[in-house]
Amino acid sequence: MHNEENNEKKSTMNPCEQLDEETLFMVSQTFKALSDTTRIRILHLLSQRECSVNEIAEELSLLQTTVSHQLRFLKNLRLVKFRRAGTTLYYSQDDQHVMDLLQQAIHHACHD
Amino acid sequence: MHNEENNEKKSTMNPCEQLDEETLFMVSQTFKALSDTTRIRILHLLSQRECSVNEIAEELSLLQTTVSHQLRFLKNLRLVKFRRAGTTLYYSQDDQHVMDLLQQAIHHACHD
DNA sequence: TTAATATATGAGTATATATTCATATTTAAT
DNA sequence: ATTAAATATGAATATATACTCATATATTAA
Repeated sequence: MHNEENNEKKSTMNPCEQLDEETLFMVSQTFKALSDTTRIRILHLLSQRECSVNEIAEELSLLQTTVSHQLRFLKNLRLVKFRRAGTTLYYSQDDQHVMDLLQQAIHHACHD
Repeated sequence: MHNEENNEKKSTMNPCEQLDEETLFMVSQTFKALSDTTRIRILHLLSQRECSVNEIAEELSLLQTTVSHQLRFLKNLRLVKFRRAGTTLYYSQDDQHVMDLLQQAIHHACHD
């Protein structure tokens, strides 16, 4: 039996075994962002290309204000960023790691 | 510029570029499971070891009925399974892929 | 069969969330 | 300065969700 060694090695490789309050909250927030179909569609679109608010609304058949509200949500979590061009704001992804999580889940869902 | 080649390669590697209704729903459900702090704590515990309902409740300082309700949620999504031993039900993880998503998010949150 | 233990279930309540409508803000053009 | 276009914001509403209490079910032992 090598329990102590194993535990030691495991905790070296994965120092997140005990979930502190802060980590727990961050993780839940991240997944909450990915748990709504509207936000998933927006993020999935932004994973393919930069879009203005109106472009997102048209492409996904959503109201502009719905898109704006969700973009604010995603922006607060720093999952998206934007650049301004005149009165138009172009949004794009800003967290490759979270986009990877989304892509993995989509891939998994597609193949089951 | 190799855009066409890149696109072709990307769509070969990732055949899930357009999200159908069913995939979208599955993905949102999966992330919804991971978006609640109570469920995260339960899944995180079950990623380490098999536990009875009461063990989970004690370990996480939750009411038994709260744990039962959340386990039902997770069982419906086939994220956990259980075996019976007398009157005791031992729950364990049942979807390694989703556990990987959780572990990645925890790791990411811990290191930012 | 009765009692004890472990777990599940249903109803009620409180909170969170997504969407919509109305309107405000910002930028650029005339 | 006005106007138009793009986006953001706040309030209201409807729905979803998590938790708790009371109670039901299931398994085992006496």
